[in-house]
Amino acid sequence: MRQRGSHRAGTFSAIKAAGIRLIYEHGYEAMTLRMLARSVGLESGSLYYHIKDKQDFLFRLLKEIIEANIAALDEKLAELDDPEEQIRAFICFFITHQWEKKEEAFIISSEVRSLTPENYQVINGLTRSFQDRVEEIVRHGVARGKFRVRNVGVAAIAVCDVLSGPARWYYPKELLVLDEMIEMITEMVFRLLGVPAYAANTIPLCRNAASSAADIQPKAGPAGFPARHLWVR
Amino acid sequence: MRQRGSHRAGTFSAIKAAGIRLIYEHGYEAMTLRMLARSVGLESGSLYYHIKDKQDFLFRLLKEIIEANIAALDEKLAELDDPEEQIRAFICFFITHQWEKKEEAFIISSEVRSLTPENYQVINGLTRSFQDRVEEIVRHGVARGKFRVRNVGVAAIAVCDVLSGPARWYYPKELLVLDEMIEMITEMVFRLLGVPAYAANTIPLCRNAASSAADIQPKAGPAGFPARHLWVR
Amino acid sequence: MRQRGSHRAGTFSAIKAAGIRLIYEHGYEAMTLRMLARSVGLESGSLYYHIKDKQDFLFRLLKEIIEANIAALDEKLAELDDPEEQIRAFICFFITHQWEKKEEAFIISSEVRSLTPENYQVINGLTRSFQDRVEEIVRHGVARGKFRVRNVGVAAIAVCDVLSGPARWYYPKELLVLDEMIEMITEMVFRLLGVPAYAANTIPLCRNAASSAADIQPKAGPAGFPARHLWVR
Amino acid sequence: MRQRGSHRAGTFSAIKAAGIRLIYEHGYEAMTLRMLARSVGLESGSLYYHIKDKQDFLFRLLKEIIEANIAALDEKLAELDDPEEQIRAFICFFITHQWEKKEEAFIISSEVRSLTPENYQVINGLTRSFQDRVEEIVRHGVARGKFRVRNVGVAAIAVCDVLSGPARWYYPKELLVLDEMIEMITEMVFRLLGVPAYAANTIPLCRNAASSAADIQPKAGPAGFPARHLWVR
DNA sequence: AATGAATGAGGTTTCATTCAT
DNA sequence: CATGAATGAAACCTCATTCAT
Repeated sequence: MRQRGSHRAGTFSAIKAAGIRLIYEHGYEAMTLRMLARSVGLESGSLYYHIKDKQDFLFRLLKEIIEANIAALDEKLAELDDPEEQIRAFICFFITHQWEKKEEAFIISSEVRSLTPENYQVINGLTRSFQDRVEEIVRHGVARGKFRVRNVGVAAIAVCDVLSGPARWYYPKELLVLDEMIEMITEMVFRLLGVPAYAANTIPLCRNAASSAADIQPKAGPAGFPARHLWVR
Repeated sequence: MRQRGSHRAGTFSAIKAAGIRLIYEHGYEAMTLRMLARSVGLESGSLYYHIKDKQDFLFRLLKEIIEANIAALDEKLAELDDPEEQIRAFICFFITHQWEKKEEAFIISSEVRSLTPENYQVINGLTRSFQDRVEEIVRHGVARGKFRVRNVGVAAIAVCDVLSGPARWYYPKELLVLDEMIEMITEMVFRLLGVPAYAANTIPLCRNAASSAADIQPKAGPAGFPARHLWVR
Repeated sequence: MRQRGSHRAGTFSAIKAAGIRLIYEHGYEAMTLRMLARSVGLESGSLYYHIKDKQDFLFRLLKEIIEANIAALDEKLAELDDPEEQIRAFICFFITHQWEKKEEAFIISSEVRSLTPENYQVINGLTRSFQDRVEEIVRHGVARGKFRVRNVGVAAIAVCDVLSGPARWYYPKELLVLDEMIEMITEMVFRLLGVPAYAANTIPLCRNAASSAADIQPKAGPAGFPARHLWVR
Repeated sequence: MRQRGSHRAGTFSAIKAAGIRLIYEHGYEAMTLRMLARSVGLESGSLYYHIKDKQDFLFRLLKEIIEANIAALDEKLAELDDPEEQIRAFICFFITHQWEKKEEAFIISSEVRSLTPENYQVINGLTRSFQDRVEEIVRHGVARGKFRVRNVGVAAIAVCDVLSGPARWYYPKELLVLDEMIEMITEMVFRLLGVPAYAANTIPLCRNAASSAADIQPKAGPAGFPARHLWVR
């Protein structure tokens, strides 16, 4: 039972937070509105004072998350002009964000398929901004002779793929702290983009390379259930 | 309408093929057994002559696909010893496969979340083989001084991320033919792995780098519907 | 058609009443939830606001009926000490109850087979109380030299068999009014239990013994259908 | 898989035997034709070479059982004229039959409710013969001054109720061997019928009456499942 | 006779959604 | 705002029955 005095805004925030967690754990289709309602102390009928319907809820959730991300990213990139610095900032933001808001990062990539065509178009438009920004940076870097790639579009995709890995994989936090992660990914991305300084002069990090691989394990989800979103390729 | 007494094997193959397509388009949860049955000309109850239940169908589908992949991959790798050649073979196999069997490639990574815990464990075990093979190759290459990476596990993941991109992105086929694609990805992967020869001596391919980016567009799905599985990050 | 928002308790009572009637007429397996819902003016899905599932509904129905019976019986027996009086009270209660609540009396003995093993155990436990009470009384009577039987358990069963006959047979009400019925059964039971006073000094009741037999006929059930639960041995 | 050479008659017998067992264990509604077919080594479609349909199968099963019973009974009663002897013979036949063919005895009383109205009428007609025979004997005995009852019809029913008890109760065979059982029931029935000689001069059988009651226990059915037909009043 | 593949009706159950209270 | 009771569509699944082979 909700406490008295919970205002519309507060309840809605709680619903969104619960929605993110539940969609992350079960997927949009498998999450029922009863589950959602119960986890904020409401009956399912009462949800309709806060959301229009299930689809609209997903749409707004994804939209808000992505818009916030774009705003945050643009703030980081705002005063940088050098492509290398921009890529660094981009990687730092991206990886950190996935580290901190794993659920959000996961659902915005996995639940688009559940949008209606119209809603999909809107979200897709927003989401292209990220892709566009990377392309822009890469093109910029190529133009200045800092990066060397065969195809800007394909390279941008590859960069995004590497960056979004952590949303799909679990890295054991004890082994790989955030800073190391960013460092490793930065190196790989710069290499991939053909930045000469990073070419082949790596010193293996911390421990023997052969052993750490085995440490990357899927983490169990709630209630002994495997976290359902593990990328298992 | 299908005849009484038609052949089991044929019908089951049709069901599997339709299942792959429908899961690819709508997702497992959103695909109904009515849809599946209708698309092979059966009533929904008739499916149960061929499948145990919906969950079991997904399980067998994923299992068969992955086992076939593993077998095909092992055949390709069988007689190669040099890590560089192995990576090349791996990339070639992987990208070609995604090009040719996009649907299969997509669902084995996206529908694992819909498996029951027990089935998930089985599929997860199989699927780790792929990851393990890449790690093995990378470790091998590092040992021979051919690759230079900070962390074998993380590098293997990055390689897999780059390779599996095409399962999530649409590359316009007119622009990027398969061979070019393989070449570009191979180069990026070798760079990422620190192979000296690939470091920074790229000659841009065919056309002007700035324009090709715009060509990478989502493709429309069936019936004017956007293909719902686009990776939209 | 039932209104939205009508009262829970009332609806559930209606469902139970309809359930008793339908199970009595068709049997639990043959009663569909659609039938049950329709007969209280609901859609079948709406039942699930009141019941957990079909099995659970049967379980609660039987449990409630039996518990009410036990409570009612114990009230009747409460202040009696003499075994003869107790048997009289028992017979009176039992026969009257079957006369008034034929459906309930029938289903608690005929539908146990449809319970899951766990539910069966619970109901069986409750239901043994009745049997136990009869045994107790008989044993008590034997100890005081009022009854003479070869085997208490077997006699108790025979008594129960005679008593529960009316739940399986139709006695034409015009012929045999309740009080006569009780009297006749009481006499037979006391004879069966070896009470000397009842041994062989019967005066035939009211009418000629030869003719009344033909009066015992199956009664037609609803819609010209024979009541399906007639005991037909 | 059936052996070669199984003839129509043999297969049909096997189906009937399996049907009796399965209906006894699960009930007619809960027995599926697949179960029935499998338990005689057939596929369900093949049953239709031997039965018309499920309802007709039940009908013929019950009919055959009852007709055989009537024939057997009439043979026993054929040369007896004394009502006391006839009752004795009846009891002996009835109890022995239930002891030996428990399944048959059970289903002919419990599955009538699953017959269509038309089939029910037929079976009901047959089954009345038993009841009629008891009434005839009782009336005969009353006329000769051997029995004394208030109402022939009610007494006949009570006798039948006592007799059919063993089809619903489990008597532990170790404790109560068939002969003892018959003896006890005969005594109770004669008492109930007012035969002076049996009135109140019983000597408790074998063991102390107070203890044997507890020995009458429900027996577990197949696979740890409680035998589903236990009479649990 | 037997089988395997199919039908089609219908069963139980779930769930987004509505609305009187 | 919130709830509890309801709808109604549709989901998964079962099963008696049919029929080409």
